[in-house]
Amino acid sequence: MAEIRPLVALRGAMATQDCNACPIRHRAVCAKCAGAELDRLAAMKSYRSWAAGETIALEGDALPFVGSIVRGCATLTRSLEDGRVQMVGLLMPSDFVGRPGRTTAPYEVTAVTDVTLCLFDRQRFEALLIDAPQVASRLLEMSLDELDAARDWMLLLGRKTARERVATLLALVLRRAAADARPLRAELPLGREAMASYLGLTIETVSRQITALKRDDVIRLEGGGRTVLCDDLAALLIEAGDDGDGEMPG
Amino acid sequence: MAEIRPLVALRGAMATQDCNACPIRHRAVCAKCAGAELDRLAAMKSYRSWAAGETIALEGDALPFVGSIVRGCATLTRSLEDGRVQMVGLLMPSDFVGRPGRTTAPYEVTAVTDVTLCLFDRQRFEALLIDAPQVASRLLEMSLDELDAARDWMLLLGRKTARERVATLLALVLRRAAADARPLRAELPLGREAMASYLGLTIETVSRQITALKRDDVIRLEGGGRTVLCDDLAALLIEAGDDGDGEMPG
DNA sequence: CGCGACAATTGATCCATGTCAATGCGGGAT
DNA sequence: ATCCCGCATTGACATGGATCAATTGTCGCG
Repeated sequence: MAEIRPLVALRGAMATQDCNACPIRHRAVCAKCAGAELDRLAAMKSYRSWAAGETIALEGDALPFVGSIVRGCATLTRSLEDGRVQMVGLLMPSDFVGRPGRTTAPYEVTAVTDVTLCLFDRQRFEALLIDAPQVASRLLEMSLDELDAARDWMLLLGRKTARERVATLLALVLRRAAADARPLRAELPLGREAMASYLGLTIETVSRQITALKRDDVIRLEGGGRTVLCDDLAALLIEAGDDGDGEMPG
Repeated sequence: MAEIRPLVALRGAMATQDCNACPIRHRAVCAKCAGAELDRLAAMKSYRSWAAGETIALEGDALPFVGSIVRGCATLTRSLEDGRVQMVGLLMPSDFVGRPGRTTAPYEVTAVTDVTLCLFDRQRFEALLIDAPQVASRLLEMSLDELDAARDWMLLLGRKTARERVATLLALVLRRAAADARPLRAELPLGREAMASYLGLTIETVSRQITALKRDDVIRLEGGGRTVLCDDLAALLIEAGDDGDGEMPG
């Protein structure tokens, strides 16, 4: 039950079928599409890119499209008036951006790395949803996965210690980035500030906990702290505080 | 943007049309249904009740139905091995329980008050989803509302102080329970323990913060701390730390 | 009316994490 | 090479909330 889920975002996790309407594999929305829907999707799409650090949409901004991430990594954040910020979603390739039926972004969307989005015209996408039940059901499935991931994250934010939080995030990144190689190795897409924002901690605490995990031989670092190595994922998962029965993805 | 959202749960918020397949108004799934779908929904439904405190489903349990809450209040909780518990959802009448396409509950479901559920046979409900796009789209809409609410809650859990958390919850309860009367008055459906579980705090801290809000004349209590009164919702919302621009529901 | 059970409050203390401040490190430009 | 500049690390200290423990309050029941 304590499966470490995909990071919090609308994410097309298990789709096996690539979408040939999009040259780059983003299996998100179109995983279940047949010919006619694929043609319609292809007709309404366009691409756009943002550089690392750029804002894709501000909280409350009009967001005239929906789309999915083709390349790079973006975040959703919500903030309080006095400047406190909490990341509420981390979007990776194949994740969905935007929401059918709503024209404004309820949170700020920011490019962490260089990002390319495959955009669908909102209105035409909504029209497609009405008469393409496969697309709608795929989107529902993705939303529900996303909801489960958000709830896991609520457990982390509400009850886990700083060490557990950091271990959870590192385990997550290691699992997705390097599910095959030994030792596990991953370059962190997020800097310390983004990690802190994600984990509900401060930069300093994240740094200290990473140092502590290194000192305790749970992880190793390379490349100035931007690459994580782990010889014993089980040990890291224990630090993460979840049950040991987490399922390996893929 | 800092609208105080419905509590975290699959909740049919804005539906105006009651579902006449269900005598008691639960507008959740069937808000957009026409005659044929309503008949099918009616054919697959049944009712079941649980007493306050009873467990409806354990984490990992088979959950052979989906349904919606007709009466009462239930919670979703996730927990860590050592017993730490975090509430990840609070379900009120018209909220949806369970997930199409999954047979086990990923979290524990507990009745807070006496609860009555309107149950739909899972398989028949899933079949209905396939050829009733209105139902599927309604469910998608509900899931996305739910996701937004979960993300608001992540902001609370990650960044708000204890006082802000308590104020946020009280504001939420006051808004829904007593949107009309002055002064605002609501009987708390949750005891201190459930509130603490929801807010990522301990019972003692919740109690202290309620006392402090009372001392500072932001709220008043009646009935042994189980009923909250508030003369100045704006003041309470300021304590909650959100933007002042929260929209009033209804 | 008093008793018991349970929930809520209050108090005293501790500790994990935040805060403020200084130092270290690595990569890019010149 | 060297100088920056941004990011990460480390240190010293403050504090909000947790923890442990006791008390009060409320409701139901005899």
